[in-house]
Amino acid sequence: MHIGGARTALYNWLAARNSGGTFLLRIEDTDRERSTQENVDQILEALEWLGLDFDEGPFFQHDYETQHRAAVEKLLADGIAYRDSATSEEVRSWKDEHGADRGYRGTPSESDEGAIRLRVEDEGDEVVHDLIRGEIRFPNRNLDDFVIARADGSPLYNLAVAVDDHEMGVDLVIRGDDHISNTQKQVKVLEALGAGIPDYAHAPLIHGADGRKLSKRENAASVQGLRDAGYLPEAVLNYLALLGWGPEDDETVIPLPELIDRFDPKDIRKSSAVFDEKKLRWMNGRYMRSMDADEYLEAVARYLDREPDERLALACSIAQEKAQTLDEVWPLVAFLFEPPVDDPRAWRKVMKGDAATVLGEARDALADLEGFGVEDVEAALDPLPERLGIGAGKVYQPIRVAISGTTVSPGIFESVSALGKDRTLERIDAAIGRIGSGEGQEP
RNA sequence: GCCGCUAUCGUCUAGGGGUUAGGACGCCGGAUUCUCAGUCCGGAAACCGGGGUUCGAAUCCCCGUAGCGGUACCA
Repeated sequence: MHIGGARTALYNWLAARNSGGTFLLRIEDTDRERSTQENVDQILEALEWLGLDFDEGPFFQHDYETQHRAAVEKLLADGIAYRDSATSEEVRSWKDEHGADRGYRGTPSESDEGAIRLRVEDEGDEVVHDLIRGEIRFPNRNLDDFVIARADGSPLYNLAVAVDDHEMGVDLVIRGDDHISNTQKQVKVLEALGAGIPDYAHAPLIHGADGRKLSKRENAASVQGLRDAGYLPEAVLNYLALLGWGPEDDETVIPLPELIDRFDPKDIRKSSAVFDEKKLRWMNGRYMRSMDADEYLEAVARYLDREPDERLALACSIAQEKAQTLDEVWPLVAFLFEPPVDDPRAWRKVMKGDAATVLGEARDALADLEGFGVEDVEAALDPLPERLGIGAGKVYQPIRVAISGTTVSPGIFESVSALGKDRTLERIDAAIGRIGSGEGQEP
């Protein structure tokens, strides 16, 4: 599901939750063939992951086809709609003849051939009331007698939407502003049917960094892509809510309950926004760090598809303050589950000079320990730099590379403690041996 | 072409007739001398252009310009 659609869903959901209304999930597709199961499943999957539960639905527009056809019949019978046998070429040449600012006016045909059009007046304006933009005026003169149903009687989008908004009792429509010009048509259908007009709120579109429409190819452009990249649904929701809507006080990290409380469709921004993954990352980090241990473990386990056992819990406890996304957790703690990675660059950079001596000292300090908690390890290693008369980095980096293979890991005391005494000593010994053999040294 | 929407730091935005134009992300610098990250402190960085209205305009109005959307027997 595209993040633009997800944000629209979120705004509708927030508005419903905020006002005690109902959140309807409607799949807007009049064509049964087009709303493939795959697309629908994707939408449902995305909404479930985000936690946007709908009260009713999903509805499909083709579920309402009977009502759509009845509405068309009624408009035909009332003389507001008519059959027009003109082909699209004929319509085009009519427009060439009458000027580009003149909406097409057809002639009712005697036969029951041809598309069904809604008659549009020449005078006056259609005024659409938008919660965000106020009154939007469309001169009737510019609007075609638009097609509401195909020659075979099957309904078209603008008819269908209007009819089922009415049938479903929709009183607030929040959607993308690419629908602004459709709204005048839907309002005309509703008026012709003698139905009430819902409130409309058109939210701006989300664009990519290049200012153009966000491509569906971009991984980050879909909810599933964000999930797979290791973002939390809470952070995505928070970020999306703020992309086009902002509270007066500039608060940026707003948990969902507060979001519901503060959301008002009137405050949605008018101009389009650019999706900025860097800010999402930052926000995701905030949410990652604020989770309690159980939540964190559960989220990580689900993401990695592992058992949330004690080892993983331990790993989580040392990674939590560092990882910005779920995706970053594993590289930080993999050394607890697997042998150290082989990173020649890290090795060359750190395992030089008197690294072997330092490792030997560290080994001896750790070998005597009874307990192996973080405090025990710290008490053993902390005096080393001073005793050896070298910088702390010269002591800790070799240990880090010895146990993890890389120069980047969680805190050294935490890492050593989590790895456990046996494996730590084993890996330090192996590293000393490898240095002694000259392997990995500069030529 | 025609119709419509929009325009504040690079990005998300707050504000809105008289402000040092505020915050957040990112960026740069400093601190926390175990890496990375985090955290804290500091810095650079904006009202699209032109006309009005007004004592005063980034703010209101008009005109440009640009971006976006629509202009289907698509949705």
